[in-house]
Amino acid sequence: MEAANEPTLQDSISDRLGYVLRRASGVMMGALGVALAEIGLRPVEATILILVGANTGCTQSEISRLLGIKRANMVPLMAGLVNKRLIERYPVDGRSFALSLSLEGVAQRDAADAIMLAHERRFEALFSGQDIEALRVALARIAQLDTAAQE
Amino acid sequence: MEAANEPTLQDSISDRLGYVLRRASGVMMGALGVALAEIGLRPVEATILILVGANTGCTQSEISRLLGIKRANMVPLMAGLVNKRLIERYPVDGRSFALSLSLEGVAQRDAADAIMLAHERRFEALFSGQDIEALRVALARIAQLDTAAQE
DNA sequence: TATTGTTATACTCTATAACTATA
DNA sequence: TATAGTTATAGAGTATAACAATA
Repeated sequence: MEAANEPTLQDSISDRLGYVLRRASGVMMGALGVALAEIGLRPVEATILILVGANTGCTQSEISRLLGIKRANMVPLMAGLVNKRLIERYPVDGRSFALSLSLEGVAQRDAADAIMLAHERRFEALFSGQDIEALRVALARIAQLDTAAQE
Repeated sequence: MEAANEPTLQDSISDRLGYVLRRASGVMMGALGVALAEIGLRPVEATILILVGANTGCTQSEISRLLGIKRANMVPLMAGLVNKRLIERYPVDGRSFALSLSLEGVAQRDAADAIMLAHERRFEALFSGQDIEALRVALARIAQLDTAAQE
C-alpha cells in the first residue's frame, strides 16, 4: 500500500464525549481481555472473583445488582466459575446460596488482581497523578447516573 | 422492601479505572440510544449519517475503518440506511460506491446531530468547562492506543 | 407478595473465513 | 496481489418472560 494514498476522512465525530468514551472503554476492555486470557479468565469473571473474595457469603443476586448484570445472565457466569472449582456455593436458605472462593479461587483471584493492577498502571502512566484522579472522579460521576431499574 | 435491609456489599471494584470507564460508557450510550430512538435511529446509524454527511463521496470501507467496524459488519448497517432512503450509493468504480446523504438523510442527520448535541450538553453540565476538556483529552488519549489491526 | 435461582429465547455487537469482482 | 463489498456463521453481551421454590 502506498503512503497517503487514502484520502483522510474528515473526522467529525471523535470530538464527541460519548464517542471517545465508548472507544476508550473498548480499548481498555480489549487490552484487559487479552491480559486476563493468559490465566483463562474473562474480565467479568475476574471481577466476580474479586467481589466474592471481598464479600464471602454473599449471593449471586447481590453480585448481579452491584455489577448491573441481570439475574438471568448471571446464572451461566456463576455456573462456569463453580464448574471451574473457583467458587463454592453453600445453601443459606431454601432458595439462595452463600458464595465463597475455593483455595484455587483465591489463587486465581490474586493472579487476576495482579494482572488488573498492572493493566491499570499501564494506562495510568499516560497521565499525571492529579489527572488520573480527576479522570476517575469524572467517570464515576457519569457512571452513577445509571438510572436503569434492575428489571 | 424495607430500607437498609440489604447488607451493602463491599464494592472493591468501582475504584478501578477500567471498570468505571466501562460503566460510564454504558450509561452514556444507553441514554443516547433512548434519545435517538425517538427519531428511529441507533447511535451507530446516527454516527454514520454524520460521517457520510461530512464526507460526501466516501466509501463504506472508509467509514468502517474510521469507526473501527469490520467491513463485514458494516454491510447490514449501510444496507439498512440505504433501505430507509437516508443514504444513496453511486458506483465510482466496479467495486465500490460513493456515499451521500439523501434529502431525507440530511434532515435525519440534522435531527440526530441536535439530539446528540443536547445529549452531550446534559453530561457536560456535570463538569466545569475546564474539567470537560480535560476529560475529552484524557479519553482521546486512551482511545488512540487502539492497536487493533483492522482484520 | 416479593425474592432467588433458573430456563428459554431473542436481539445486538463483534469476529473470522471465504467468496466475487475488480484494481 | 491487494481491495471493496458480500455472505455465512459463531461468540459474546444483554434483554424479557415465565416458572418453581421459598421468604
